[in-house]
Amino acid sequence: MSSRSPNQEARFAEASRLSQLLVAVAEEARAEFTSIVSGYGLPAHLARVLVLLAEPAPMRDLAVQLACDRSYITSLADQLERRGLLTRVPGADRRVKLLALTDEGVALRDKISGAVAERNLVMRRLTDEERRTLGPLLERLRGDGSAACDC
Amino acid sequence: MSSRSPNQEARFAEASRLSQLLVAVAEEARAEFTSIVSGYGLPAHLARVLVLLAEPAPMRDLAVQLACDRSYITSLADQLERRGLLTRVPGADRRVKLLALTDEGVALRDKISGAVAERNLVMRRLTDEERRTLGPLLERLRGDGSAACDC
DNA sequence: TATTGTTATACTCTATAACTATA
DNA sequence: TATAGTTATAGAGTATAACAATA
Repeated sequence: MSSRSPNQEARFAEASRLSQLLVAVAEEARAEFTSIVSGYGLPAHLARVLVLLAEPAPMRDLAVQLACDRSYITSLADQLERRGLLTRVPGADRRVKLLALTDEGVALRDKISGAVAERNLVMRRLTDEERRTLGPLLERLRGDGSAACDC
Repeated sequence: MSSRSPNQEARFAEASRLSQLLVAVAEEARAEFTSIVSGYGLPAHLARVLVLLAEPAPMRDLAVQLACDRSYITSLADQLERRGLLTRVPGADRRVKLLALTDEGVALRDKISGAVAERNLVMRRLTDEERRTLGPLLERLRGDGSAACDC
């Protein structure tokens, strides 16, 4: 029942349109990631972990980065371990286990990162200048929960 | 093993960064949508259908728009029907059923659209001018599969 | 007592296959 | 024969709760 001016209405409508566009674009980017990594025999959620594990990290930290339960990290680690892509190594605190990529894991991660970098939407559809314009806008849009992975 | 120039490397790295940013932002937008509609007692996937049903539409069309199987549309329609938000109405072709929002469904959809328009990221974090800059960039980024919904 | 990781279990979202009614 | 929707079932992804080991 809030009375808005016609001008306000138009701004809401435009913001809404942009919001939808943004999500559509991101959905395509995610689908693209899934398709790229499936070429390497990995489901997207495992590939995401691989990309995240630049350094060995406590399982607990992964759970925070992925905003999921610790028990799910156990499951992800099991799957990647079965594929020979990572190992659990004991931490200083003996309760803690670090997830560390094996040589094979590192090699696969590099291949995936490379493929994503070359084929991603931003690279394919924008000019250098457009990318320079887009960067700051996305930074303004991003809050804090910056989940840093390409998927 | 493809030899890239340092300049190419830098462009890939920047594109990759933008790609991650884009996905992170979209993830936040989606989380926001989920949180808004859960305030109205709806899970995000049902809200998405509600927003999509501006006009009564054959179930088949919904399946195309959501890029999912027809059987899943049956399940979504059942859930929304149980909540009194839509009804199935027979189409001209007697095999077809149209999904049409009830008055209650229309009212809820309007409330949700309004809340999303006012509270979405694009509205909150960008100036008018920034929005004008962002629009064309997103349009260039978008391919064809433009899934038109705010979630 | 609080925290890390594990196990067992269950739930949500979505797909596949077989089916019915209509075209 | 082909198409729209339904049913039954199954799978993937993820969470919750209770537990063991360590702090």
